[in-house]
Amino acid sequence: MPRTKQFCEVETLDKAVELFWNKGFHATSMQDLVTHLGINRASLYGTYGDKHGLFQKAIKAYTKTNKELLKTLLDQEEELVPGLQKMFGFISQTPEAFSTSPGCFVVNTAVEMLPNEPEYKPLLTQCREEVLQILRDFIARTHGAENDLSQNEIDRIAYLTYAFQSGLQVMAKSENNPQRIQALIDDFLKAYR
Amino acid sequence: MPRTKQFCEVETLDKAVELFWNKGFHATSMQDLVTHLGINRASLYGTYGDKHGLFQKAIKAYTKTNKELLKTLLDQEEELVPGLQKMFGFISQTPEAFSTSPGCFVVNTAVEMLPNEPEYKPLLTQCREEVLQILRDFIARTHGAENDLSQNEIDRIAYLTYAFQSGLQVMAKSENNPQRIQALIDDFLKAYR
DNA sequence: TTTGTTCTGGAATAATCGTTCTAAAACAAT
DNA sequence: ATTGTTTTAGAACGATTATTCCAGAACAAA
Repeated sequence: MPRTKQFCEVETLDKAVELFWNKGFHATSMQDLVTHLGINRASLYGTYGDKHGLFQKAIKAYTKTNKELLKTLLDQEEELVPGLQKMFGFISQTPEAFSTSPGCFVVNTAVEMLPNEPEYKPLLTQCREEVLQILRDFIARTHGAENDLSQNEIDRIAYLTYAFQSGLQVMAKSENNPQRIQALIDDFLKAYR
Repeated sequence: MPRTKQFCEVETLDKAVELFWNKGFHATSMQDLVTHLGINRASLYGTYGDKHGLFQKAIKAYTKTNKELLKTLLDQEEELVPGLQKMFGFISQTPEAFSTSPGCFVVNTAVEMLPNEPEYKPLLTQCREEVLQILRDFIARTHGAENDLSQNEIDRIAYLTYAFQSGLQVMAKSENNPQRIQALIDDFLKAYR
């Protein structure tokens, strides 16, 4: 009976991710979304709910693809430091893009929404933990047995790595000199040599 | 001839800092400011200009007091690691406040405004560099001569420290467990022992 | 062909946005 | 006391905000 949807729910959500990722929640208007998503206003509300609902779906979609990318990347690596280098390189490897990069959507949202809109905290915490788990698995596989690390030690290395990655994303936004970012990555990784 | 200002320009600006720092640029309305600053709307525009003008004055005022606080704190310290511990401790030392803390105003603004409003980049870069200079001076004094570090090595240590501090601020926003933040600080500082 | 749902474009809503303005009161200097 | 500026409170501005609603066309299944 029902008329089928004339747009791909996933593809259209990806466009919302793009917009929110670049401009943040508050600076993105529903009119922006209607314009860029290419679907009708009513379809937007009907499919994704209100602005906060759409935004949260966008964060989840971003984290899903981000996790898949990260997992694919790290699964190819057998050694800790080269793997982390590749991961951090996502930012600095494209020199013309690194200073105009929107950074990490989850980091951006944590900074924008916390602590003033605490209802976002559980979602953001969960996104962080999911990425942390991938990092833990990678560290355990490449560095854990070899160096006889406890689970707690692995946890802490993963957490430190994630924290550095967060700082790196922030620095890259206001830093014009790509070499400074590359030196930063090198200096951080020195601790693991 | 002129009637004198009925409010303290500096004190009132501090209230604007407080508001912008907690809520960010976009989520703070002029009405919020009129209400919290306790001065008339016309006085607000007449004294500080429009919203962007006021916001930039707020960032400068924040950085000024922040630099003074940091300098006072580090001038009392004669050793590198204890000094950095004290600096990082500003976040984790108050356990009930750390998760509801607004973080660093400059970091928050860089994440909120870049790369989409690039006119903020010079100001944010300058604020970062001013704090970096204090860090460089501290590192040179406590660790430079002793370990025969070159200026470039000092620069890189300062930059890494600032980047970690940025990541720390972000992590503290979405992390409920203060112990995890303390462990993070400890792990970072291990590299300097 | 009928029925049910979703589509489309756009109007309508009520609220809020940043900003400007009006008009009168307050105050400091001449 | 006059003059000049800033104060105050609040109205007014046009634009934009998020959201809802409408009417009709499009399409898929019964």
